[in-house]
Amino acid sequence: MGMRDELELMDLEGQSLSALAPRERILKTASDLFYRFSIHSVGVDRIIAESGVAKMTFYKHFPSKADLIATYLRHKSVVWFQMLATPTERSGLSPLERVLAIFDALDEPFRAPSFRGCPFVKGLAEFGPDANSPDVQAAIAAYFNGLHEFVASLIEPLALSKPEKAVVQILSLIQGSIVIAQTTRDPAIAETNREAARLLLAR
Amino acid sequence: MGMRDELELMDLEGQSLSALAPRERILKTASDLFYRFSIHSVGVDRIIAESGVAKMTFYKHFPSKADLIATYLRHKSVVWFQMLATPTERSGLSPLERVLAIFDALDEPFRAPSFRGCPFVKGLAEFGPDANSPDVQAAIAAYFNGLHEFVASLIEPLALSKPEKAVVQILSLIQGSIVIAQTTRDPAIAETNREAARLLLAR
DNA sequence: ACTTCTATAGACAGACCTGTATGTCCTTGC
DNA sequence: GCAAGGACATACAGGTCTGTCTATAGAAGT
Repeated sequence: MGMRDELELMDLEGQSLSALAPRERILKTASDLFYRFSIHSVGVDRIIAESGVAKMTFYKHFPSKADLIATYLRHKSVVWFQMLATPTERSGLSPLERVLAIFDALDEPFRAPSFRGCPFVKGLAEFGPDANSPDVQAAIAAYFNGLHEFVASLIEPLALSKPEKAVVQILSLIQGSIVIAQTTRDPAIAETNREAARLLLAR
Repeated sequence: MGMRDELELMDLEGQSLSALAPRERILKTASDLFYRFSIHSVGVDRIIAESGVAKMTFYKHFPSKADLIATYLRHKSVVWFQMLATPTERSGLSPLERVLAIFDALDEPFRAPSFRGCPFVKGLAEFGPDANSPDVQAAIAAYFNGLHEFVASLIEPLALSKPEKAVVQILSLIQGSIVIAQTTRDPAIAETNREAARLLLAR
């Protein structure tokens, strides 16, 4: 019995990556690398090496890199929607507070050292309208459409005179705060834009 | 580097490609391709072919692709600052109107079919903190710092109680509107966010 | 006429990319 | 005990990437 067996057994006990099934190991590794660096600058060889998987196994689970990218974006979409929606669903919140809760949700990721901005803005930067990757582009569009509808559903109970205008303004504040959180060190950005949102909706 | 390069670059905005000197032909071709597609997905071979230049000529003017990328971003920086600043400098504007004029400046590019978002957000998506391209990263950081200072200089005459907070909010609205302009078809986004900015600054 | 500068044309090197092919090992179910 | 399938390791194909090299043609200056 080789040394590899012992290492596998040791890794199995605590560590996150090795405990996962190959498919999840690949996806988690790719997700971290794509988000930290960019999609185009991370090759499948690196993903395969760092996830400790064989090339054949990789291509069995993901027939092409484009498949993996689309899966990565759909996965991130679920994670981000959960992150954004959870604080809005607490009981006892007023309709206005539910909208503002989105900015509470952003506060924690903004402070995380691993924060690298919006995965879908980054995705759009690499797979824009001129790209030729329908699956990837569809995954990105689905996120933005979903976010638009989500914000609209929170704005609607406020019964504003021009709700769609407020939706666009809140969406801009959300996406803008994500960009500015990247480019400044101000830890109060989420709170600052929460106040801005409150001012905008108090009409 | 000097101001001379930047002024030369600005002159080439309207000219036809074949009338330009090789260096400007390369830069204009690269600028179009980098912005339309992305930086990593456009190789130097394509830039060389489409600019109708020899490979040696390319590498004489730009010792590496990273040099070209940094030059591209510095060029775009000059263009974008001019675009954003010009409407704010009209005579007869009140301090508040000067801030809001930024959103007037955004209206035209938002409607242009070739609009593909903020070149620096896109640049940051491909050359973030974990990248190893100091020149490129410096060019991106210079834009964001410059924009921050520019907005701060427009906010300062308003004599608000918390000017830095307003700066961050306006910056978020600017960057957010650029993102949302990409992902929706609403042609009124600039105006909608101009109104949001007015509300925020009128407290 | 002779040198020099600039640009063109294209072969070439070496690295990296995605994706395939060929086997071997190891676990699991029966 | 043993077959089947999942995962491993590795070599390789075919292409693209950045960057270097040689050779040539034309224009400008001396």
